[in-house]
Amino acid sequence: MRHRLKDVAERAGVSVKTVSNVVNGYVHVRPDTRARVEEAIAELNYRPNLSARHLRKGRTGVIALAVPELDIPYFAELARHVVTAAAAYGWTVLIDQTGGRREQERVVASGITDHLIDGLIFSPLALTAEDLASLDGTPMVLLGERVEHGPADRVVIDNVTAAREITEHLIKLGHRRIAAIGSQRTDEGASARLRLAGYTDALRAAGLDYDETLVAPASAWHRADGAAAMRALLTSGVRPDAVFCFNDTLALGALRALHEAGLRVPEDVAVVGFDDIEDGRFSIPTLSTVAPDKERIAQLAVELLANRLDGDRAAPTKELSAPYRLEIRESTQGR
Amino acid sequence: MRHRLKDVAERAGVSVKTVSNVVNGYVHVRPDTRARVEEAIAELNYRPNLSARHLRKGRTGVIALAVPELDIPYFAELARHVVTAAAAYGWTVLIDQTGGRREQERVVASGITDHLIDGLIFSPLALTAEDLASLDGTPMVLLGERVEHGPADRVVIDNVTAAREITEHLIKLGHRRIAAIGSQRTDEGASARLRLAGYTDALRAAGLDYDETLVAPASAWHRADGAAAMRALLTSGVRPDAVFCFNDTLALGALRALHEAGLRVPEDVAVVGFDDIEDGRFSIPTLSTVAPDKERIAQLAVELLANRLDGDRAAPTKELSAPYRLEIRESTQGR
DNA sequence: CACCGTTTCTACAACGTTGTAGGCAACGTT
DNA sequence: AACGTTGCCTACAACGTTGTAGAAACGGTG
Repeated sequence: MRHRLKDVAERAGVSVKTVSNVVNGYVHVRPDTRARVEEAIAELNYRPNLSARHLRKGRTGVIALAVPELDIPYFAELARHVVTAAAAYGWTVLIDQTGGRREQERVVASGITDHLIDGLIFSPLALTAEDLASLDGTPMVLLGERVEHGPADRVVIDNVTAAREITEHLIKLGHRRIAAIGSQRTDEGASARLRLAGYTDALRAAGLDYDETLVAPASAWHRADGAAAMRALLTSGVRPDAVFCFNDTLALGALRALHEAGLRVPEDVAVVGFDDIEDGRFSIPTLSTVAPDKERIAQLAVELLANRLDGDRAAPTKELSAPYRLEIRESTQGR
Repeated sequence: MRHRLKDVAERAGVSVKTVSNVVNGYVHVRPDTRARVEEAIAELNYRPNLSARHLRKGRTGVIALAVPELDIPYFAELARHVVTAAAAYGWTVLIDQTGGRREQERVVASGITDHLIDGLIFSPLALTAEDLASLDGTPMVLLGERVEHGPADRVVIDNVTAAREITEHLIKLGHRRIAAIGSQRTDEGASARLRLAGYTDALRAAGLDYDETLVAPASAWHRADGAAAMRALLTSGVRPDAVFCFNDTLALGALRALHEAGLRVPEDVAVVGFDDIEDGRFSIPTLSTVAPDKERIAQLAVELLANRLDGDRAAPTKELSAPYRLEIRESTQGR
């Protein structure tokens, strides 16, 4: 039931190549021939075989976006923007979930997607620069700062400055015992390290002591981890008057734990997050946060990939920075 | 820098086909030949060209999942389960966002994905049975009930009964003026219609009047729509003592609007949702909801697709039902 | 009218893979 | 010694597409 160029050609009484020319918009085809071919195409409901086209042309028109987890809203929102940005280039986006596991990330980066996609936009959690260096070929754009001085183009935001600014916001409101939730071992998360650096920068600049007991680790950054970390802080006896959570889902979990402990936000404890996911605009209270320009991040990533595909693949790697802004909402207001 | 079977063959001193046989695990290859070939494969870091393989075999090993929006958490969570379930069959999942727009859905269902994927798991919003009937070939499994008596296998949950049960839960708690948020024109959303039917069934069975002014429409089912619908209900003067929102994001928006109006949940107004997304387990208050077994839905969908691919493509279409349960949390408790 | 450039179309080969058919040894059986 | 069987391997063709080369028809120019 599926037709090929040959079927269309026979029906229209022309050669296979002429049909191919019509399909590809080649100019030198007589109008009446073109019409006949188009009619045959319509009658047979012909659509080209992308695998064959790819085999011949070396391009698939498909790029992949690999993220740790789709049900972390930040990545889902980012995915939507990447799909939109890629559409402008006529690309379809294959979305891949790595689970943040190094093995799976390696497979995605090098294996399964091979020869099926033209390029890859990759948000790695566990992958090392070495893993990436061992890859041949497939053009790639990295998101975030897990892999430094990597062998690929990258889009980042200035995590350190953003984290400093949101912490300064808390300090300006009069908070003095500011906790941080989401720290990780250095080899796990570069984002965590950078955001922690911004946090300590702000404290230092304001003449506040860095108190290690106020910093709570969180290996994953889900709501449950944020709630657990907040509970741990509260039961440990330290009484913060504000909390900087390294992402919004952690913050939403923290809000929940504070609520369960009978503490009011922001009156008793102010809370800020990072990412500006949609939930934070409707949570109770709404969440103050750092809002990276996800649309811009997606655009830049797609653009870098396009340049790499069309241009010099051996050109030196580029690193572009996307803007962000502070989004101040109820969880820090009214004090 | 990318090698082909031919390169491996030359290096190992065998024919191209022998390398192919090694790659595909064909039994009749002498151990030492096999070893030589494998060594060459490793040295050249050879990986097969999937497009060529597909062209030859007619299979890609890729299936697509098309959903309206990834940043609706329900779909993101579902996507994760589908990816997991598909992995058991060695399939990669290409995730596609349709935006719920009919044109885009048609494109996805028939066009771009063509010849690139073996099959499609599809959660349509706007597509009609006609649109689907016009498709040739690609095996497909539908999720949800937008397209009835469609030309494809389908996985559903019993929306009517589930909606009735969650409404009965509210009635049992003593609520008498139960609002509904999320109704839609019949041609837009079958889920809306079925959930509304379950709601009215429950009212009727309890001898409660159906009050049209208590039913608020919502064309999309996002948080913002839920908040707007709730505000509209409140300002219209009707004073519900409970609200059944047709999905969780609507409910989270409604929670927000109630909070802004100074009403307590569940003391003043009880709220229930539908979908059991993760947000609802951490919201303030946590959200009572209908919890469809998303893992099972994904499994069934993948299974149906596998059967369709391996078996008789002309066999009569099947419809499977996935289980659900009520998840009672704070937004209806304590009354 | 001979010539040349342009337009329109076609035949062929190639992209990298695998199914089919078959060849050649080596072995066991008669 | 002749024969069939099995194990191992190779040559060839084909999947559906498009780039290249070139043929045929056409129009304009000297």
